[in-house]
Amino acid sequence: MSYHFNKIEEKWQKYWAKNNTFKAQNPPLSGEKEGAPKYYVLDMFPYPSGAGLHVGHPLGYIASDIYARFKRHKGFNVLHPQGYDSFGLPAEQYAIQTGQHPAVTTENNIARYREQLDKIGFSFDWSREVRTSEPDYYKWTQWIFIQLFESWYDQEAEKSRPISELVELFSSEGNTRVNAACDEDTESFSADEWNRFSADEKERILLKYRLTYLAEAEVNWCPQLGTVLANDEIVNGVSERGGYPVIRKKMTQWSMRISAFAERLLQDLNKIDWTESLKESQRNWIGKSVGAMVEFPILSFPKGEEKPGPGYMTGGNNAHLLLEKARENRNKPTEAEKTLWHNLRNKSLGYKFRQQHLIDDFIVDFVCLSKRLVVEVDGGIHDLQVETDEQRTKILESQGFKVIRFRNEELIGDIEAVLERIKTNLAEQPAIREKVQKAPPSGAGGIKVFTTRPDTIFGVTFMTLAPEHDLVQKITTPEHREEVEAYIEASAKRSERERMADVKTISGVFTGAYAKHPFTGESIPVWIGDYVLAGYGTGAVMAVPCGDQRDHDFARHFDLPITNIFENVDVSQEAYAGKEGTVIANSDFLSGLEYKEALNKVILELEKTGHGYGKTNYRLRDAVFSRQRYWGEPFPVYYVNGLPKMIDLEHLPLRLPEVEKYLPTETGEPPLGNATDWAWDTKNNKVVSNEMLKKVQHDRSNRDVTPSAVEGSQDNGVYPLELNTMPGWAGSSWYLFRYMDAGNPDRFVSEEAQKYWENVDLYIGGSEHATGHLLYSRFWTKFLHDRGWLTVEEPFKKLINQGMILGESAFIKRIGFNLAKSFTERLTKEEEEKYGILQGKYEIIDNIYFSSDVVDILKVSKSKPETEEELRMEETKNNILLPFYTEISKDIAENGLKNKVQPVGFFIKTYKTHVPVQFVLGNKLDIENLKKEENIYKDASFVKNEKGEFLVDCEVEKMSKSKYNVVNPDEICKDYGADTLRMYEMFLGPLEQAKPWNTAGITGVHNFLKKLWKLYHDGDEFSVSDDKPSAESLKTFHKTIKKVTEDIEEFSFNTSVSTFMICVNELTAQKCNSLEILEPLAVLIAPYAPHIAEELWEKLGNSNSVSTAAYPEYEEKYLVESTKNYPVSFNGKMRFTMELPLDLSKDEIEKSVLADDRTKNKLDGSTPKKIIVVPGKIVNIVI
RNA sequence: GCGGGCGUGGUGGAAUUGGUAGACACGCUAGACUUAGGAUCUAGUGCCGCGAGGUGUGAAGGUUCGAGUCCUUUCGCCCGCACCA
Repeated sequence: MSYHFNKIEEKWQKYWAKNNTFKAQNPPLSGEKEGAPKYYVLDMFPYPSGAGLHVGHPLGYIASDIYARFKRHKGFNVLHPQGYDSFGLPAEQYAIQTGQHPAVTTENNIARYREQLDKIGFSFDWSREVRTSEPDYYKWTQWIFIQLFESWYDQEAEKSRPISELVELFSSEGNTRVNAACDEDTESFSADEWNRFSADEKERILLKYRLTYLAEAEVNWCPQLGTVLANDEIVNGVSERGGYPVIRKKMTQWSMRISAFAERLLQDLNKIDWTESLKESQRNWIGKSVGAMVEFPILSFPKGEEKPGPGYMTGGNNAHLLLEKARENRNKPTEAEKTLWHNLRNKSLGYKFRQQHLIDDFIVDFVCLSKRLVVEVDGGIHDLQVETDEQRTKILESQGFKVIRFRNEELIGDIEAVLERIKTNLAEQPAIREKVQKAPPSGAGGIKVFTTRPDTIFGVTFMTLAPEHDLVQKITTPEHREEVEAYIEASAKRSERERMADVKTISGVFTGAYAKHPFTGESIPVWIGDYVLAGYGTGAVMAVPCGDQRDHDFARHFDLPITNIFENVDVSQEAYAGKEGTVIANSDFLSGLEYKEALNKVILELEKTGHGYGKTNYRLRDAVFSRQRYWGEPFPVYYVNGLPKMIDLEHLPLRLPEVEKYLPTETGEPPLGNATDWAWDTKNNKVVSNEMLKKVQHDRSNRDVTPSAVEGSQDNGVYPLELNTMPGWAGSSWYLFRYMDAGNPDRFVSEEAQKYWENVDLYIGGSEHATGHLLYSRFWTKFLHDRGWLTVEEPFKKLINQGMILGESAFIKRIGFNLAKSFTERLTKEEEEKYGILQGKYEIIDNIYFSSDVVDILKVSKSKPETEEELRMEETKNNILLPFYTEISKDIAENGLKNKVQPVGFFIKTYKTHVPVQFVLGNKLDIENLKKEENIYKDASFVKNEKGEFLVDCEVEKMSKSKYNVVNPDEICKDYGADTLRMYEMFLGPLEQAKPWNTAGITGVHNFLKKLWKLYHDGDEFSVSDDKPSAESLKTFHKTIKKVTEDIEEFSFNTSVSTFMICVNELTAQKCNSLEILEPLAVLIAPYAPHIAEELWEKLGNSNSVSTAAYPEYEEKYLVESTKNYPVSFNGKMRFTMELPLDLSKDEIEKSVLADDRTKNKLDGSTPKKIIVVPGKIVNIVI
């Protein structure tokens, strides 16, 4: 009986579906699964595109499926679900073109995907399928959004907390001491002020703290797509999708405060098992850099007003800097400080303590304000401050504070004693009322810069601001205004792309303003230049031409001074960016110091003088969360008085409205602006018609106009809904948790289910999501963890990126020719013009294609054919081309061209076109079928080579419809079977590596499966014997178990397929037919080729699915050998092998080797210098 | 420029702690069989050489009894980030 894979595969796919074979159990576990450990294997769910799957898509799914099946055999309760990331652009674009509702397109595409997936025999638990575009799913996406809105980030505790707690803090102490992630422009206020604010004012302030917030921000606007894009959706300055240009634009948008999580996202990379390259991508994206924030006071103001005196920047003005410094310190406490804080916080000793608190010009480590007790810890990272400590104490005491000090060792050594002393002091101090200290507004009067090289501060010779910098308008002097305005306008016009493409052109203008060097007091000119990015750091740089190449270039271009502050380094030609091993010079108190010393010293000095502080900066920006699209999750948001309000959970999901057109409205609103029913009735909690809105609200762009502001209007409780939708990554950021408890109507995932499944043990998908999906998903997981909805902080424990499968494109060639006067001479331009032909252009011969080797012959053009071979080639060329030439020359016969120019030669150019790969076998084209199936080639002629073949050119490219190189897995399944496809995809090479697909090679794997089938059959009959297997077969089999198991565990699927091949080859040679081997062999191979394994398993007399069988155990005893075939090398080169018993001692081995004739022959009478014997391994003789 | 990764036959790729380089497969060559097929089987196949033998993992050097593997230098390719201060 031969191997009828189609029948077998259909049979088992039906069986699995009918019996729910791969359904994962949620706790409490019962039956066979009782007590089984869990394992969660997840694939990145696909976006169901209209093109369907090609053979590249299932690669990762096959790998994860093999692993999932393997884990089931090993006794795990395996969760292996699949679903669809079904919101997205293509369905919407299709809707715009055809009017077909995206939901319909999506549904159709999903059906096709499912059909294709089912044919490959995956062991997905489809009962848990999720679709991000289903209201039951996006209800919870909306819910998570609301939770983000209802949360703020406590940087002290490093976690997200409910916004209600922040409100409480504000009303008791204002915002000056709260260390929360917030907008940069947040102003400080006291508790009294807060309590006096109106409800709307409070809301506006809270928006600056919420983890998702509405703010006017510079966004990446893509006019062609009509939407904003997140940073990770832009590649090289153009949109990732479509490649359209992107410009900067100010818009009010929802954003996600992911920047608050930067440090955690960075640190926790160390906890997860991802590839180094991927972690590196994330690290790059987060872009942490450590340095200092420095403020340069502005010296000269326009109109000559406010001429600042020498004491312009005084202590009082620096308070905001110190406050920021205090925040920094709180974020990186020393071990000792942590320990102490742990014991002081939350009124542990009966009184409220504060950490890193600002008192006048000092930051103290801990203070109990009500008892006026300061607790200082010496040593650790703040030990540079030691010299000023005495002075501090004096000043603090003069203000009525008592200061007690501890050393690190005391804290770590005996915390109890320390606490005891603090308690005693607390008891002794009289209680007073806390005094609220108000910080001055941030950014008062200076240019703040971030620098990673504060040690080079004495090398500053000018400053540069980004053209968009806020201060530019304020500081530009009248004489320079015109020039500055012109420059700003010019640089605003340049798209991001242009700016990037042209990094070499140096441009900038002087503002006329000067800043004051914080240490030397010198005046420093302030310039603007577009090499400074508004979006990074503060949008301003202190320019150190001697230490930074860009600053150097700028200085040289505008003839600005270049001060050298490095000892023994020449900076006249280029900047010196090295750090280690250089000594700073010309730098006052930094002179003579090396990089590290100088860095520490200057930061200390900056902090002491209040001109700056040590600071860590991140490149990671908050993520824009609004998209001007239809096919996405609607925001559960309506607006009252221009302020966003959330719809209660019980009224979710807020369903997408129907619209007539999927394009933006005429007034430029997002597509949802076309909806006629898109207003929220807060009294009845439902979506109602826009008619219900007050007139003034119809203009939704005018969010700030309140109904009450319009005379005569009354608030009927109906408000406009948000018109934007969420981006693609919203739904995919948490889907892994939904699978754990899909369909739960009460929670996004139940506590029990999440606690049991925890997070994903193995995640497989493409590397294109390195900075998008994977970062956002980590962010949401951390957030949900902080707020107590998840027990885990990371979504994916282990992650593997499968490599892309590339397609082999085939090209067929046409030629264009240009005739020549002789073998070496072309027609001149003049001649071509005169005769009115060809015009220097190559005349393409349409509809005639040439076998690629024929073209190669045609192309050869010798200056003058000398050999007969060359002459023959030229003749061939003429013979082929002359008819076309004659054809063309008819038209020009009147010009008498023929008489004047003899077409003795042709210059040839080839033109290649993609030809569908399904008509190519190897590199030969199946012309007949091509003509039959592809209309455009119906009447084409094909010029074959001498052997009568038509050869194509092949090239490896990404698989895509437009390149006609897509290989459809359905076709492969039909022709070779799913098991063959699965094994072949694995056999192609290492999972993570990109590799070209080559259908021709599939026969090797297919033949292997046939051989496997044959092992269980005698002729046409199924036949397996009860005979004991031979020792040899047992050895073969156990060797295979060992290797395959190791390989699966290391995700080295390609080598395990080889191992199976070797095993079956050997068993076949051994004529092994024994049940004792063939039965467990079927289990061993089941993860790879499940259909054939099930069929054989059933034929062996089993009634349940092979997937329930235990994985075969490898036994060492079958592999024990008594002899070893020793390789004998001379000077490290292997010459021959020698069979020797394994129990021989070193000396005995040496003796036997030396006694061998081949050794004697090699030695040729001489004595070996040295003999190395590694028992069980090798013998090496040194001559 | 910075960071990560990779260079092995005609092709995809194997090679454990440094221990027989090229497993397995495609392709190719020759042969067998045959109611001609995209079938099956046998043998061969890194390169040079009839052979003995020599040579060989991008290149050069080093460590070692022994290097595809470790170290140094260098060349090439791929990926990520990028006027990031």
